[in-house]
Amino acid sequence: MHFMYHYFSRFGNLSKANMDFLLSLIREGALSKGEKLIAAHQKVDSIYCVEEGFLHYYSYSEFGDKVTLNVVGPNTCWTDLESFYNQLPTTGECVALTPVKYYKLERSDYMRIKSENHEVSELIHTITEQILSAKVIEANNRSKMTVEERYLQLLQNNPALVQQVPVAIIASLLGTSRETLHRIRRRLAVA
Amino acid sequence: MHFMYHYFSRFGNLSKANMDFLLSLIREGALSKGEKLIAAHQKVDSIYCVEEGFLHYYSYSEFGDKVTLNVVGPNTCWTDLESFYNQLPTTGECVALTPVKYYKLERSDYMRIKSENHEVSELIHTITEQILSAKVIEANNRSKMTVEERYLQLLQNNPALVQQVPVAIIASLLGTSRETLHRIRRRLAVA
DNA sequence: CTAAGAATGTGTCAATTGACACTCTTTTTT
DNA sequence: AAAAAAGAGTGTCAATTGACACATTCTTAG
Repeated sequence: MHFMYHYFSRFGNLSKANMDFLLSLIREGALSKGEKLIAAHQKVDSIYCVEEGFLHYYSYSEFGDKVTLNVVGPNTCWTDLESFYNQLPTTGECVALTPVKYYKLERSDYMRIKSENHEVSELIHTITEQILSAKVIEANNRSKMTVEERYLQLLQNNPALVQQVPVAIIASLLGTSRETLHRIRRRLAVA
Repeated sequence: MHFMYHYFSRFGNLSKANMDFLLSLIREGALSKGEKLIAAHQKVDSIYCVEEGFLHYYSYSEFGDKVTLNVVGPNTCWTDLESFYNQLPTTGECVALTPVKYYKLERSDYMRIKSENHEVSELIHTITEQILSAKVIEANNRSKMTVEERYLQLLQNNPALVQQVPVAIIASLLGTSRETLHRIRRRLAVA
């Protein structure tokens, strides 16, 4: 359980007893390429944290084509907030783009921490707040950038993703067509 | 202090003593049209909650034109998360588009609550989590919508904003030019 | 190891957008 | 009340984009 210990430690310190308690609630899992973590209309009742590989989280548009909501890589957590908080079925799906190794915290255990253990609960609050506020800031910045700027930022922040994830999915993540993304890459390759 | 009492009550209940404690830390303020709440390079050391009027929160692009980050109306809170959490100067400005009546919670008092009072601290956590997660979900949805869909959504969710805020600022908020927004409105007016 | 199916690269074309250059109207300021 | 400034509406044009139609790799399953 090395990996999640390091993950949690980035956000603050816990007593040995509390860290052991928290880690005891973490479950391990793996997916092979193409396998679904969450199928449409399931409830998302865990928070997932990826150690290796990439997950593709998408929903379907009114005409049946996939709309990428996120691509989740190593050291990143994923859940569907609406489904997790309100115990509703999700409209999206989450599929392994590569072999994936992950850890998860189930909702029942998350609730148990919240009500039972103050120190751990505070750490989880801190993590949640930091992740969410970073996402808000990032989304705000990104909404004012051109597709090319978004691509360059992605390339800088997450080169492994750009290498391992199909162009069509990256295009969908950036909110453009695969042809336009291709033109951008061609232009950048010349320069 | 009616207004903030109602605002907080939407998110959960507090004992009378704790609600009084929380409300005692809220300060009142007002701006006339055109007045700056925050100037560039200031620190944003409060969380603001608007009771009446509209605030324009924007930064400047590399070529000196204003880029709208948000327009904040009644019953909505605003702060610059990066500046508030990390006590950094903001790059943006926040100006009253109309006469504004607001309430604020200063950072020092926010910190005091966090360390001193558990019940109030929990409520603030809940509010923060709900606001942030709603923003993340909204930003995700919006990033996959066309400008016209975003405009229609804004019109439905916030008709007062559309009536009272200049078209050029709404266009900038939607991430388009004022001409394109004008074409959209013309099209919708015909139909 | 080969055949089928994914994924990627590329050109054409119609539709949309942003920038510009004005005009007209409304709101402030003096 | 007149002048100035700010906001809103509109047409033209060049640039960008998405959709389509193929050609060309790359992968993967039989």
